Amino acid sequence: MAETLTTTALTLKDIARQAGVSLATVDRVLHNRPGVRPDTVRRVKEAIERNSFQPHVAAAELARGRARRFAFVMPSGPNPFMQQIQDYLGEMSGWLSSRRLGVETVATDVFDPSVLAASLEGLSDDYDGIAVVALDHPGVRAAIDDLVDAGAKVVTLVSDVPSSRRHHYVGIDNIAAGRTAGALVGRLVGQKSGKVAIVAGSQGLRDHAERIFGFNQVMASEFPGLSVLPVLEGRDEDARSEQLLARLLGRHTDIVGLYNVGAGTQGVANALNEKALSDAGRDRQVVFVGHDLTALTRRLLLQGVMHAAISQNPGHEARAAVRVLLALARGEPILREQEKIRIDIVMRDNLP
Amino acid sequence: MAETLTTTALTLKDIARQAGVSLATVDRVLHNRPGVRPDTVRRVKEAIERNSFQPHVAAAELARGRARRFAFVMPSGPNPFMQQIQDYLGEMSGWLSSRRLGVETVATDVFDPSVLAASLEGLSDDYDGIAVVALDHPGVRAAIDDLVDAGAKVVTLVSDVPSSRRHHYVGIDNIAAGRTAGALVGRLVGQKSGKVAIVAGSQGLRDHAERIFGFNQVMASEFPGLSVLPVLEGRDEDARSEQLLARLLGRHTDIVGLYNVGAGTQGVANALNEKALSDAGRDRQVVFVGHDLTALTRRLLLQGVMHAAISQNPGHEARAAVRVLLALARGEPILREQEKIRIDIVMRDNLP
DNA sequence: CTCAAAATGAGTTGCGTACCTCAAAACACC
DNA sequence: GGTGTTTTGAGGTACGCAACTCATTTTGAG
Repeated sequence: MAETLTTTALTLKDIARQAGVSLATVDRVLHNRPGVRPDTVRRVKEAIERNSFQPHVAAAELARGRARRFAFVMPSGPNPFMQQIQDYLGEMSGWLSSRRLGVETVATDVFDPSVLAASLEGLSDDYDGIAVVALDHPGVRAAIDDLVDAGAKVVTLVSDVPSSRRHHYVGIDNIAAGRTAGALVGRLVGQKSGKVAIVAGSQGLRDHAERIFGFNQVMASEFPGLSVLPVLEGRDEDARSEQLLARLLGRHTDIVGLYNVGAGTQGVANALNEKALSDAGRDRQVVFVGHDLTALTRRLLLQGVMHAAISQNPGHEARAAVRVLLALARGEPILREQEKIRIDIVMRDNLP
Repeated sequence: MAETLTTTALTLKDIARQAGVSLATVDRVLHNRPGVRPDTVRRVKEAIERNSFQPHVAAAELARGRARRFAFVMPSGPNPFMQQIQDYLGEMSGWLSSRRLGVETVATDVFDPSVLAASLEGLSDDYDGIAVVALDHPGVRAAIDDLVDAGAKVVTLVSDVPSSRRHHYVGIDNIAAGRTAGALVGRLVGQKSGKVAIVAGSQGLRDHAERIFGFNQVMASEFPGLSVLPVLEGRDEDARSEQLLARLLGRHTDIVGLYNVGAGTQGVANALNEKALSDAGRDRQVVFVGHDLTALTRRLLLQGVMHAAISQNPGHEARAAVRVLLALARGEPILREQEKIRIDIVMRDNLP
């Protein structure tokens, strides 16, 4: 009836006895210290295996004594999503300090490779782990690799640099996000055929490019009745996005769907509202899908202007980054499933 | 540039010095032991506040020494969702044992109130915390309250008993889930009008009833073009669900949407497939929204038979339950945002 | 003022590990 | 067999807190 999943009360002393060696030797094996014959190493490791011994993390943490410091390198400027991540880090302060963890944020211009690389250099002297919102650029990659070489644990946050030797990436799969957006636009448009517009910040940004790629993939393969118009590059600015989109909506009266890849959401909404006014009465509402859950997108969802938002949970992202850095620093395994950032579809009725 | 969120290195000794008392007194205050004048209590608490002192959890855990044991009271029988939760608990075994936590599962008939209550009785002698998939019934409520009175920490899992004194509920908001299902069916049906069918296990089950409630709410207020047919009670059985639904589909040729509230998914899919065959060619596909991500629903989504699944992440649920029980046992605060179980919308293109 | 009760101080022990030192034993090599 | 080197044992200290004992001081009631 009751199935035991875990029962452990063994200590290092027990392992030492079983392996027929002293505590000191077990310690040497456990921490890869030199001066142990290969044969003895094997015996000790076997004893550990046999009992599936796990060092008591609390004891280890206490004995090691050293407080750990992590740095979060984030964009300067008023990006609400990044602000939310920092807010959640603040909310964790109790959790952090009761584990003697120090978390500090370093604001920098993450869009300038040389500035970002410069910010990263030397961080390994002061911090055990670094989480960085990274631009995918050779200079940045080199800076990350340098940190890793210097012994720091590095995770990329939100935006990845897959070619670097970072230990982990905490963020969503942007191609899948784009595919999801495509599926939503296609399904929500329904039977109608027509054109679909895309507004992005820039196709030079890795995450935007990946989202567009995924979006086009789905539109081409599953919704042949919808044709995708060339991407508008609004640079994540409201004014520019509004202007470009308004012009496009004027030229193409048969636009039935819109995918906003990045920010500039207010501008997009303005352009759509103008069109809605001039179309008044006719059933011509454009299906609008965008990213991230902010005060603005929340309002637009409630108003019915926006139909769905693809969101990544900033709280989860912040916590996952800290947990991953901590596990890496301790040499513990990472619960990959737990730390995976999911793509959430948010519509009016499941607004969290 | 660098903003410090946390810096702590204080120990109890420092607090004692600041408050002008001895370590023993601080200890008495911290653990609500008797024999301290109210005024002294205040002084000590102020010193703790002032420094926002947090005891070092590792040290506390080590000093307390006692291993903790948690019980998971789960349905016997082959429920795949519950099986997934147990699987994830198994995957955590390393994490658990390195913290000297024992987790055991107790299988019982959670649908029989007296059997469930009997299983719960006496558990508090052996376990520090209990997670239970609970039926909402007076007998069960009493059993839960008894456990709480006996000093055990209790969380309800997946299904809540809000009237009990359980410390926490780990699971989704089922009314919101139903609302989400309603919004999905309504939006995915698109412009068409017609009828919508509901297949549930039983309206007597709290979670099913809540989901139906939420679903109807949205349909009534937002999709007046769609009329909801009376609920079919398939008892979560494939054969019965198929039979009932097939008959309904025969009687009403204008069914455009279907909400499957519980299990019996294979039966529902069978009935839909039959209809699809007889409707061949005509654009009459029924929008099908259901719950949970299993091997079957995953296949149906990929085949395009099912359009969306509302899912709760069983891994998250298992981990959250353990973390909450641990925090409760340690007297730590619970990170509510972290432990909240989200409602995931899964469509073909964001299948995890 | 006296005396018991209440409050407090001072101290100890132990939790399981990390990290260190020093001496003893085993080994390899000539 | 002697030498030097490598491997191993034994033991200690520290980490911060929980939980306890016992002596001492303070307090309040009579």
